[in-house]
Amino acid sequence: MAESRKSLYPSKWLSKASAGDRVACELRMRIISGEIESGSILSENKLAADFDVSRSPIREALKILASENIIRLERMGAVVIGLSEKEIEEIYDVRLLIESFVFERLVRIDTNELVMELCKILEMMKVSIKYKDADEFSYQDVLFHETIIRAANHSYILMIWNNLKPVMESFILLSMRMRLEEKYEDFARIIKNHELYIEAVKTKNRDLMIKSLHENFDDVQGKVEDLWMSQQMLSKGVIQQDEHDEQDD
Amino acid sequence: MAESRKSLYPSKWLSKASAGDRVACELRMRIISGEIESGSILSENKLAADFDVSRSPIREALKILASENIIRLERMGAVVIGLSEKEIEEIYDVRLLIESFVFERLVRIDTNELVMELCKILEMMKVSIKYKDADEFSYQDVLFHETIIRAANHSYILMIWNNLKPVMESFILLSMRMRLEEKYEDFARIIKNHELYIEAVKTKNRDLMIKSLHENFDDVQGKVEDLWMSQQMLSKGVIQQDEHDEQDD
DNA sequence: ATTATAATACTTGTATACAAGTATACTTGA
DNA sequence: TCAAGTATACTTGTATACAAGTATTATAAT
Repeated sequence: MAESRKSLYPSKWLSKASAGDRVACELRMRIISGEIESGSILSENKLAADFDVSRSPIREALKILASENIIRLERMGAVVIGLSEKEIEEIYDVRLLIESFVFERLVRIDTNELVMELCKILEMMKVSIKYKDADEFSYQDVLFHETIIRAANHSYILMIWNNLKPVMESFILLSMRMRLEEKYEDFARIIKNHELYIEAVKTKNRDLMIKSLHENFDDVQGKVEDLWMSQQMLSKGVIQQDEHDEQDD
Repeated sequence: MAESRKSLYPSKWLSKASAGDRVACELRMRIISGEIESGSILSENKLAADFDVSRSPIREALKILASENIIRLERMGAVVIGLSEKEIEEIYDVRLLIESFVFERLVRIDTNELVMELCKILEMMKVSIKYKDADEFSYQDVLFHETIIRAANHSYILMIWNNLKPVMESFILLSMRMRLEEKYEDFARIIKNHELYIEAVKTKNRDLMIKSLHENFDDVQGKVEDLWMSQQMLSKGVIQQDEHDEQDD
């Protein structure tokens, strides 16, 4: 049975990616969206048939997903872990941890250039909302935080970010798409929080940074939980609904 | 040219490992010891010939090392990054970060069982020193910290640890072997610091924990720097000296 | 001598083949 | 009916083959 459904992951982000990366991105989205349920067992051969590629890229994809902690490689097949509320909280723990660490570094260096860059990204985010482009908005949102983290120039913190990023990205992508449909007014608050964040970086105000970060997370975490769960419930229905407008990437 | 030198990585730790893992461990040791210099370019084909395996496990190994940030995968060949002082400091930054985070979690739960486990490991460490087994000591040292981190039951913090662990392990392994030769008295201090750490966990004394952790790191970091550099200089000579007592794993 | 072009040698990514091991199902014997 | 053993089907890890792309080198023309 070959693959011919609409992909969850934005295909234009995969322009230069290998088959392994594509498979990883798509599987990640399906796992995080809940389409592939926690506890399911993925078989290399079956996946190879489904995605219509050989086992090599599948193996690569599974290794990637295992390092991201959303699947577990066992003797027989890969067990899906997925993202429960606990994992989502944990991811935000880590983000808080590393962004706080980074901020401590930033207060000691010149951040003018960084602030400029962040403002640019914020503008992009605003435009994305204006044109209701959830994917682009997500991209810029992730880029915003990555830009801050890169500014600290700390390769091992960046390593942690790189490990976390794909899962974060998928989660944000799904949650932003959902908000666009159901909670459009949320975007204003997200923008506001990012403005506060920039202000904190500019004035090197530690408390303000923590505040904006927390509010941003509480927003994404606490308030969205219910929506998220409903989204997970919905996802299967949504996918099935999309099933007939088949369109390969 | 097939491989036939004494391996830097303890072969008994590889009992059930795949060829890819073996290659990764061995390459990691050579990179961290400085035998393979930063900036070198590794070729899949050449490595496959050197290690006398096919490209598949080599590819796997390179992916692993790239995710650990000690090599960089580029269009043509893998560029060795290695561990300079900066990277070593960064690793300890991250350890401090995650172990502090973990400690905050530990003060809220019952740590009796953990303390027991840590005492056991500490005893093991003492025995290892007594019999001058640097490799076993390193193993237990790494296990000590991993045990603490696991106790926090935080999958994403554990993920970070798992990413960091191989490089840490290699570094500790090399530095403990060196101490055994040149700085035997250091071990007493390391044991002392670990005792303090256990005490901190037992009494949930935040300051004591930070103190012991810092002293442990300053020890490994500051004081060892010069030794480390001399070790890096030495490594090539040492390897060559070992070259003639060939012994496959 | 210098530049443009072509040939070569290496690179990555993917497909496929195979060996060794492990779980599942199917016998066969009591 | 149930236990033990065997066969089968699936698993992972590794080797090998190949296509497409990229750098390097050699050659040829000016």
